[in-house]
Amino acid sequence: MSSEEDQRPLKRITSIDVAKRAGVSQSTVSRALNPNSKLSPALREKVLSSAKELNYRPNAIARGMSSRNTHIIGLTISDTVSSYYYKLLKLFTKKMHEAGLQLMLFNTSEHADMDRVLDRLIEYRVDSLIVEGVAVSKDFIGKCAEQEIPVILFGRNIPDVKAHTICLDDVACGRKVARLLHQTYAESYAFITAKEDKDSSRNRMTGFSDYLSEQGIPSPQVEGAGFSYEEGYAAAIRLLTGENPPDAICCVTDIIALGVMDAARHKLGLKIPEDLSVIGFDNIDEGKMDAFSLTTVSQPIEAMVDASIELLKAWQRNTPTEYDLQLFEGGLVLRDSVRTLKN
Amino acid sequence: MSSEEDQRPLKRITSIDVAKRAGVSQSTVSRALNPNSKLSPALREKVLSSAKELNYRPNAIARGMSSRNTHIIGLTISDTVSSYYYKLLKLFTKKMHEAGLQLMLFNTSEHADMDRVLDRLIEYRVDSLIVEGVAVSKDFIGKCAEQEIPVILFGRNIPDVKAHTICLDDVACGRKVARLLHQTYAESYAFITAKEDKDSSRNRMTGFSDYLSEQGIPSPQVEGAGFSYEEGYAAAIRLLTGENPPDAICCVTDIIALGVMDAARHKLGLKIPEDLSVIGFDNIDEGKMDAFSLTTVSQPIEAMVDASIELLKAWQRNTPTEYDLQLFEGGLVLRDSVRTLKN
DNA sequence: TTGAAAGCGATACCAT
DNA sequence: ATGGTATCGCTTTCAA
Repeated sequence: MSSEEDQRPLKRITSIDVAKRAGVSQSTVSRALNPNSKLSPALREKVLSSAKELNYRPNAIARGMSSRNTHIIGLTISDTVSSYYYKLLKLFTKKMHEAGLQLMLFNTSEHADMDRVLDRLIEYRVDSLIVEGVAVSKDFIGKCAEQEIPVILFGRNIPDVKAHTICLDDVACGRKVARLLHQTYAESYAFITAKEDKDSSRNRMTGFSDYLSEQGIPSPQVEGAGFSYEEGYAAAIRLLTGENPPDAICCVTDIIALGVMDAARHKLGLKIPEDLSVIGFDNIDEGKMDAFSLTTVSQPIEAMVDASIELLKAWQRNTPTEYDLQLFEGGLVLRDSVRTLKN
Repeated sequence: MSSEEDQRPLKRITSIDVAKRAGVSQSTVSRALNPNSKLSPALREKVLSSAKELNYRPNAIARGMSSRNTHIIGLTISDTVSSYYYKLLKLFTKKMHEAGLQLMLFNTSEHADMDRVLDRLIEYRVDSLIVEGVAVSKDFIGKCAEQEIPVILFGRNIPDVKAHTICLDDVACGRKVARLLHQTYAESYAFITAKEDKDSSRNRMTGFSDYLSEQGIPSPQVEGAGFSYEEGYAAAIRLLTGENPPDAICCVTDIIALGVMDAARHKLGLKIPEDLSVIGFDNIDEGKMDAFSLTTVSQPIEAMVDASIELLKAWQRNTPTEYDLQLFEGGLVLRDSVRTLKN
């Protein structure tokens, strides 16, 4: 629009500029901007209006340095590609914005050097860290704790971990799923678990198996797969072409379940749910599609994210010492990949 | 493990500690860590080893403050939920790590207050900004430019925007798609575009229509949809139950195409590709699934991300003045949602 | 080449 | 309640 070219870097307004304009000290400007600081309403008003006139934006980096509180929250991003994680990220970003926090991403893809990730976390002085997915070891979390980086373990339940855990009640959900399958005439059960994950996956399977054994039903066949469509696909073929093909498969994750459904239908020519019931976990968007209409267990992710944010906000003041475990109830989402209920 | 509780906050090692240990000045430590600074190899060696012994991690926040270079790259996260964006995010995070940059997320969901987003961008002194998706207006990008935040517009081509654009050659891809459909016996064409996007979508459609008109084929019917499965679904129903149902539909996005396929098959009982050819853009993972096997146009996202990183690295030193446009060639991914080629 | 000292832009402690 | 000043941990002149 304008024909002038900006030669020199634009000078950013600082709190000193605001102080001069308002005729107060620079410390007063700082106080005016911080709601917790006491200041006469009149002065605060004055400072705030000068700040607005000058279009002043405080320097969060400088604030972080002097207050030792960056308001930056780290989040590790895992390898599992699914719209579920994007949704989570979006939710976190949005709610953090509202809470005055900023999300910074850290790469933890397979074979990533976790020590370097820790270095980065420290270098950027993240106030806390959210760990989602399975890309992260208990050992790594322990190192974070040593470095006094409080961590929230999201969506995965590792026993005795030095982190606050926010997770689905996996055992209870496993039971629910088994009950549903049992109520819908399943005869031979299988469970596809995730090789990478010994915790939440195991809990889901535990609930699943426990319910079955309580009903006097033989233990389910178990297959291991990675968290992917392709591995679910392959696992399904192993199960369904094996000696004792199941007529009900519970998958530890929706993305695996989609692979199972496609293998069953398009590779093996089975009908779902007539020949095979399939059920997953997470309630990802893809499962809603007509092509799948996957019955699944939904996570109350909004409530889980809210709980995380509350925790982060609490941590902003006082460093945490004891870690807690918050379990959330999952809900059955009935669609068409499981035979209909007995009435 | 250990029974001692940490009472006081752990003291972080600073460059002064390293300086003392190495018996040099603090400025020398700074130089030793910065490869561009000149320093006798012997001294550098000495400093580096002391740093390692003390397990020193430089404070990126302090560095950002004094050097006015935070190495933080902002990225706006849009509303469109798709595994494609997660994949992109993962790639960016990984490659930025390698380049010594950190990704910070900014929320630009619908009806977000973009002025507040800009404030945050400035407050955290991001070195540059990557804008992906459609959540961002030309006006907003202009404001960023005013604030001297260099921006990369990724995956969308807005004319005369004050940003460096990294994008698919949408027009050329549109032509390719039209040609494929034409070669595979299509008779009546439709194009489903995105209402929110007047730029890349239009270019894709332009290429598509141009090819058809060059072949003397009547213009395609055009439907508008949002970037979602559901809207694609609805648009397909409108088209296919209309007066002149097409036998080939090009969708501006894969996610829309999946909705179209499901509507055609599960709602209207059509066979794909026998009754209807469907083609999309982006090559998202979901399209690979057997349930869809969607023919599509793939973006060379790795090359596009690499190009972005190169740009960011170049920008780290010298502020950019002129903006450029980098177009990337898309490739046809032939699967089963389009009738087979004439031999 | 290296060291000393001056910022960077806030917060926080100590006075008043 | 407000102002003055030290401080956070670096980078970057400026001297030597």
